[in-house]
Amino acid sequence: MTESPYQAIKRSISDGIARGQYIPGQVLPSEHELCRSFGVARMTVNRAMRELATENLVRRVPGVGTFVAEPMAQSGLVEIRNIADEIAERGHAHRAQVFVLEAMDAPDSVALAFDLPPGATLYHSAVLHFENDVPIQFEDRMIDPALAPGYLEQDFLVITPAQYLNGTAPVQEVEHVVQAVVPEGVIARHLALTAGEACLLVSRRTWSAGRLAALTKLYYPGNRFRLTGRWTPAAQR
Amino acid sequence: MTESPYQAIKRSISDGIARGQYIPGQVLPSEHELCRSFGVARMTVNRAMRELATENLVRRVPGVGTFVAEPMAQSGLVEIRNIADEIAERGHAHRAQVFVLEAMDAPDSVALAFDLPPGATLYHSAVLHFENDVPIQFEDRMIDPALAPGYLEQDFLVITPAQYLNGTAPVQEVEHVVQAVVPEGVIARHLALTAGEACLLVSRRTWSAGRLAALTKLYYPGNRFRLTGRWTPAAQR
DNA sequence: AAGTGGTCTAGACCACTGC
DNA sequence: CAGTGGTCTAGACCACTTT
Repeated sequence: MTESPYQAIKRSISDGIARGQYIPGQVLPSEHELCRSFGVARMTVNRAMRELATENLVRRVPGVGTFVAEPMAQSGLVEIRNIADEIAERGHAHRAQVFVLEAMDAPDSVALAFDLPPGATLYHSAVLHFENDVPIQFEDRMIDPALAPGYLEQDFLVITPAQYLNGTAPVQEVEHVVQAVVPEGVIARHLALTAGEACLLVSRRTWSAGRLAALTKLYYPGNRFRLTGRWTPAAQR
Repeated sequence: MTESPYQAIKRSISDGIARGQYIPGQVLPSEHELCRSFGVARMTVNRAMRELATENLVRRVPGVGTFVAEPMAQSGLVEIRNIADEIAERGHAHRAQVFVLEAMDAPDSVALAFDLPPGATLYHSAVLHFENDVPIQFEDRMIDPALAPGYLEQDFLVITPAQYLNGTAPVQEVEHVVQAVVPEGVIARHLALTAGEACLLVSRRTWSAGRLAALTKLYYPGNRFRLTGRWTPAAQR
């Protein structure tokens, strides 16, 4: 089973975008040029490019040209995505800055949530994630040391907390609570918010091995980020 | 601007499915027959049917034919919750106030989203929901009249728009986009927001019978509302 | 063998944008 | 004006399934 010409054209373009040979906003070769370089009829090129457009990989402007689409910042509502992967999928650069990585005595209310005795020790981290050097997520985590003993030794510039935890404490259940807040102080400064700008606050509780494993607060700048979820009740095919 | 032939063919078929003239599993006319009945070339019919296939409205089997796709089994995990039910579950009183209930000419961008010709008529409603007399949700909907013909005759003080739509246009697919915004003007006043208070904005697109059925914007006051979701890997995909 | 969809060709006309 | 994408035509060949 070999590849048909229009599929080859699609793959050629999408590979070029994935590899960064074509960058967002850049003009792609016109249909006429692609006809010549691939040696096919224009209808064949047209189908390839039209499908890339419906997949939101490129944007077509009649009379002007075809451009590499700007990827949008968005993440799954229900899935537990890793922010670094999401950013990588958009073809952007991820960078992290670690503000806190420590063991701390849990406040009573937090210890209670973890079903631990008051004054128990928890691990605590605060990491800011950048997409192309723009702050996009501030994450604050409290973690049960029993489920992630090596947490404090991780280098969160290389691996994200979510990646590490996925490896050591496989997720059994997750609860998300999404709120809109206008944050103050440190968080507003870290996310480079203008005064009065709104944030999405995702509070996540993760269970592993039947126990609460982590309490996470994720802050996203409201105007730079969208949470999306899509459901198809019918799984066809 | 009028409708192009391939769009007319798509519309004809999807209308037939929406109206029940074609039932799930039924064979549709072959490309050759459609060429004759519409008086167009086969490539034109092919494009129309191919797009219907990628929209999961029909299923094509090479060498056999094209069939109306089997619709979804009812959801379970996909809860499109009804605000009145949610409030009732909390043991509180629900009340609604209808601000707009009208037929209107769709702006071009909206008509495009619905895959309708520019200037097409859509139904539009704006309803404010109260929980124990505190405003908790402002909903603004645009609806395809073909999928909810009796929409304007409903009494949304008794039944919610979501309830009515669930009955007439069973949901095939839903997309949610959640953002944090600081609204102004009418919406801020309706939700009785203090200055600079944040809102959750849930933009929902609902598909039924293979067509976009409704565009809904749901505004929730940030300090009075939380979106929650719970997830277990076993239930996922 | 007859019918189906999958794909391709080599033209064509159009509306649009930029110069 | 020349260039772009949007759409359409009237054929064609192929692999496949059904009879």
